[in-house]
Amino acid sequence: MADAPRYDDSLTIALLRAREAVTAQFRDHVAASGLTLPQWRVIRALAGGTEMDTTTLAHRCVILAPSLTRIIKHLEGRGMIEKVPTRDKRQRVVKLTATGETLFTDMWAVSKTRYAAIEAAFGHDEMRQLVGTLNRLRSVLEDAG
Amino acid sequence: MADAPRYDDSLTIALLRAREAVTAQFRDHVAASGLTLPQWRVIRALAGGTEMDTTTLAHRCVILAPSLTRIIKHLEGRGMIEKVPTRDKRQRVVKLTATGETLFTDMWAVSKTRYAAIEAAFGHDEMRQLVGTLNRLRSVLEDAG
DNA sequence: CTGATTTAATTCACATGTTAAGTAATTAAG
DNA sequence: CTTAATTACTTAACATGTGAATTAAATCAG
Repeated sequence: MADAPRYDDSLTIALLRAREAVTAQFRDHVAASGLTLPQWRVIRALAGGTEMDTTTLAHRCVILAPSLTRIIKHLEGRGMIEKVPTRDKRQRVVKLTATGETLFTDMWAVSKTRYAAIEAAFGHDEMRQLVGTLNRLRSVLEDAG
Repeated sequence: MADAPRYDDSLTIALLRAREAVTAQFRDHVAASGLTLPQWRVIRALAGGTEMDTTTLAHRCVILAPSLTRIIKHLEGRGMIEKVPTRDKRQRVVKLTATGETLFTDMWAVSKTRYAAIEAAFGHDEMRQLVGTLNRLRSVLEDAG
């Protein structure tokens, strides 16, 4: 079986597991506010009065357009975000409401702490290097493919 | 805005994007055989006559139990996998059918090539180091949390 | 100005992620 | 042997991932 797939060495599996481990550090905190992780990414991206169109928002949050449509609908329904008038009537630009900004501020304090805990456990330099390596990998693959 | 979230430096976003870039290298190939990536992970794990129970399979493939239930049902319906009798009637042990093994063999040849292309583009040593770093990150977080 | 093309989002259909609840079989306690 | 506790999965309900088809608005060609 020299040719069988070796899961422990697999990059795809390693990425899946690492992501699983990292998100586990935030999931309970985010869920306590009644949000999912993708919803929280959207709120983070809009924090501080930022206005953004759907396409840019989807790219920043790494969420596909159809998912983002549903998430925006959901968060609008909960009064967290609101539409901003635009010249181009095709575009949908959104921003946080006052309620949304408050929620972000409350959650961000804890979120920063969790992130710092990860850095402390794993090592600040290692963390920076890992993020750099991941971004370089992405860059290489996107240029090639 | 010194305190605003910086997405480019975020570990969670970097992991998402890197995974997106890597899976993009395999998705079209896997889809051409009418499979999704999670389905392909299951077939890979069972390749070579391997028999495995659902719990172990779920862990190896990084798929949650409810998803795996659906995937097994789907792959059984397509004649790719089959149940294996067990002493413990609670357990569900499965293995590939002859059809499933053939599909694996055909796909694995191409899949290896794609993986090799990633290694060539990114660098063999960097790749090994990255997988090691990801696994260490996971280990640190699982021990802490 | 009119029709073809392109662009931005949405909608659809189906697969998976995620948590909680439920079911059946095994094990353990008495 | 009987029942409570545990284990291995499954089901249910809802959110997101994913690719294809639609809709509406802006732009472009003539």
